[in-house]
Amino acid sequence: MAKELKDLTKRSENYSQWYNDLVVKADLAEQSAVRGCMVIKPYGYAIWEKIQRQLDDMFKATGHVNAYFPLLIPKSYLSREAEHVEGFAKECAVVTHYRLKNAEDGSGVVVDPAARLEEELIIRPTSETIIWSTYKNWIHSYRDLPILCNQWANVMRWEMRTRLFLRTAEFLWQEGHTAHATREEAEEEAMRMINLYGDFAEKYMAVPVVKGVKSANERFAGALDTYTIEALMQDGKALQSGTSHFLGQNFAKAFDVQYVDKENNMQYVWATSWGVSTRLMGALIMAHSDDNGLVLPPKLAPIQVVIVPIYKNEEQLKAIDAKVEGIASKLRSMGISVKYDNADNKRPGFKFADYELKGVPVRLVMGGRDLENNTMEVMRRDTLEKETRSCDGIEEYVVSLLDEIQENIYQKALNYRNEHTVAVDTYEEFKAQIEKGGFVLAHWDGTPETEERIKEETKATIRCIPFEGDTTPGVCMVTGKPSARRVLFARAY
RNA sequence: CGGAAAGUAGCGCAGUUGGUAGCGCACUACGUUCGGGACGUAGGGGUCGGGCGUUCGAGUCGCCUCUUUCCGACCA
Repeated sequence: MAKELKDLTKRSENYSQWYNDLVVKADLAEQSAVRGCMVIKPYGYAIWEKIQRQLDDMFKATGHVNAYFPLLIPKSYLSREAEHVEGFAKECAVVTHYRLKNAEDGSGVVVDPAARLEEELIIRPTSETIIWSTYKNWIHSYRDLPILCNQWANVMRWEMRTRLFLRTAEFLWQEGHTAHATREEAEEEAMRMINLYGDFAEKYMAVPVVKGVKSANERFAGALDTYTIEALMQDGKALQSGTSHFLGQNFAKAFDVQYVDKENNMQYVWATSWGVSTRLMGALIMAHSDDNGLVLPPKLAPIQVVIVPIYKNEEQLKAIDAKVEGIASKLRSMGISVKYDNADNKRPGFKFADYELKGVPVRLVMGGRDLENNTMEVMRRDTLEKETRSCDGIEEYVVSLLDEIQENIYQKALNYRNEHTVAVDTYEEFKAQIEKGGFVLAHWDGTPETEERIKEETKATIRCIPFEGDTTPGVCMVTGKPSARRVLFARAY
């Protein structure tokens, strides 16, 4: 098993396969027997919990509160907003009956035809409709606004093709749904949240992202504007990692949500929605991992420090246990999550490889020699460098090392992205560059037709029109028509 | 939903012209080991994805079906 496991995580020519093996071998998740669904295993879920907790704190700090809305949405709700239903209709799971019965021929249970629902229920692909049908009852006056709700939930989209974490039929996410009195306020909110996502990606996930606005083609179904954070994976493909939508008054009008303003006029409410999902874990894995397995940023690692003893006999282990206990508890008191793995059913070498595969940022090793010398071996996962240090003050050193690792893997990812972001001026250059992977900045005339043509000919899409960066005008690389600024292209997941 | 490949022990696979279902890892017990994925000895574990057919006899041949993976189209 051990050798095989190592071979399987070696990066193959097929990046998807490598990624898939890594997810499975690192004990994060596996394919479920249920079509397109995923079992998130405890270690993988622990990472999700870290992500969840951090985001939740950030939401609370910006005035948001959590709520929960139903899983099932009456079919008629979905059709209230025309573009919205257009966007999601093709991938909805539908509940049609509410009862089973024993088959008359004894072959098992069958759906009871008598228990057909009068109106079918959709398993939520997203919750705008059920939430706005609820908000109608919550909003009457300008005094009821704004509503800043978030929900942590699962949703289901019957995708044609699924990949662990990146696109599963069922996935976990958070979706924020806010209601505002004015257009400006809603636009600010949508922008606030995309910035929050960007901060989270960069500061916690150590994944650099390009923030920007989606082109009309790539916009969320029912939105006036979709803001996005786009990350670049190590195989040169882009990953849309979070989105925030300015929904205008579309849903308010579809669900007739109006309030009375200070002048006693009826007004439609302005809306936003925003979400990130377990896809973030895909981004985390693909952005940092190497051939030894996962590389987790310390701020999201369920285990930040693992301590492995090396011993010849029981007495020696006891001595090491006693010594390590002090170090581990001091680290814990400093807010570090520590695992002391003195299980004697695995040999040290196996543990080393296993925790590397799982992406634990720092490994401390104490053996007989160290015990005598009052030292420990310190290994950092990002560079795989080892050094032997005195146990005195090692806790402070580990804390600063974790910060350094966090910063280093961000820098590494940033350098990778910068090296793989190029500006081109001609369509020929563009085609050649897209083949190599990475982000390509190019001029575009702003029309959906040109965008569509580029997509068909090169499989590249406009990831976003960046908020920042070079804003000098030019001419479209395809049509020669005027272009306001360069936009970001890539092949994407 | 199209194209390709694959389903045999928990995992990875072999199984020739049809003839007693195997290997490696993992697992169990004991012993020796333990500073980078240990070794020895002895064990346990299978409706060969499912169905129908051909045959004295099917993991192997034929037809049907289900599932998974990869590549496309679609999407967070």
